[in-house]
Amino acid sequence: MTTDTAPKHASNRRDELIAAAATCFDRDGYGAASIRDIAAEVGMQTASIYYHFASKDALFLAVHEEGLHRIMTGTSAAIEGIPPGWDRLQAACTAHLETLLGGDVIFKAIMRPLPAGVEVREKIIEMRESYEQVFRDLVDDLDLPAGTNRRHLRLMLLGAMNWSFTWFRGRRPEIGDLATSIVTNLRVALEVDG
Amino acid sequence: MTTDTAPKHASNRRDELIAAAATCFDRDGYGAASIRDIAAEVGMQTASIYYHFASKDALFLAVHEEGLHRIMTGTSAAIEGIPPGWDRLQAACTAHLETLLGGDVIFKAIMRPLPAGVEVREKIIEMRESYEQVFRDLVDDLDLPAGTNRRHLRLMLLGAMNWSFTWFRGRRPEIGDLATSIVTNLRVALEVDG
DNA sequence: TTTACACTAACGAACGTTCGATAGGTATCC
DNA sequence: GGATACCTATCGAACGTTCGTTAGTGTAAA
Repeated sequence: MTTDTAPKHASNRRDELIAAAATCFDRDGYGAASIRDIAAEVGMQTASIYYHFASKDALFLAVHEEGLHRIMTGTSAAIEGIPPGWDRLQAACTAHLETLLGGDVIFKAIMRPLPAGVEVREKIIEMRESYEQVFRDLVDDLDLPAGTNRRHLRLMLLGAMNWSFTWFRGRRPEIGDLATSIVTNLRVALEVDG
Repeated sequence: MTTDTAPKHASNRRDELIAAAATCFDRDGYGAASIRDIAAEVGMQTASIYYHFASKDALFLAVHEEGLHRIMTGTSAAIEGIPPGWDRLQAACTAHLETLLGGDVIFKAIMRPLPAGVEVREKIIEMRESYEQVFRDLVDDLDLPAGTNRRHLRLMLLGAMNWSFTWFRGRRPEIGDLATSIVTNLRVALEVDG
């Protein structure tokens, strides 16, 4: 049994490949990114990739596993110890945005509309939803005015953040401001003190 | 023989091709969508496409021209006559979302990260910015608390809306609610009465 | 001597694009 | 009104290139 994604002995080249693949998937999209380009990016022969990954699909999945694992870990760590409420949500948004805009292309590569034909589509959607559950919980924990649509609030928040890499060109300092803007714009409206 | 020298022989097949291309670009992304698929979608031979469009790039551009023209026209019409302020912004957001989520794939096809290699990239970016100028004006016209970052507010708004097609699966009735949620969440926070 | 990792070489399929040909329409001139 | 010429829209076939993938081989380390 030679199932892929088997950790075995973590080789550096595997991580290199994931990073290179992320660069190409981000730059060209899944369909237009070629195995040959990815191989060239790490100075490897095309066929050698197939020692590490069973297919282009599997490599695409691995990029998402790596990226989503990292952003999930980072966001979870950032809210640890903060009591439920707006401060906790604010911390999560700041962490999410800093990861997304921090410069590592892997996060831009995974925050895109998924290609239709790809076999691993459902798995990736599942992983994404698992991450978004963090924000679902955060919003559920807020004390909000009666009648507030929490689902819309959560999706609005995620949309505002995830769309940002299509326009964001600034330096790091702006990221914190952006997160603050996004959350406080909502917070002032919806906060229930008492 | 009305106004001659106007070769606007609006052939139906050209519009058909744009619609079919939008379907394929939306489903597969620019790189993975093939000229053959698009041709098959309208029951045409592959080569026949090149009578109407000089290249795949040109077809991609035409899809964006058509889609952006239509969403721009619709949004502009929706805010006509409404005085500057939150009501006007609300109307624009409702129109934008109803167009985006109304079911025509062309709008999903043009609201995506642009592929890198494509030659018409700059032209498309220019057209997009021309449309976003509408929202820039709307936000500039708002009476906001001092210190509010209007740029962040606009990008937050556009992000919340443009990301929605990645998750939206509902029927039309929810669209209006969503637009209302998005705008009022901000409006309550930022409205300056007086 | 086995294992891990990389290589060379090649496969068939699909890609964007170009070509010459053709059937029907329309306007022009004799 | 028949001949001539051009335009429109499509076709089938083919171009050279690139695609994802496979097979088989070499080699340094354990």
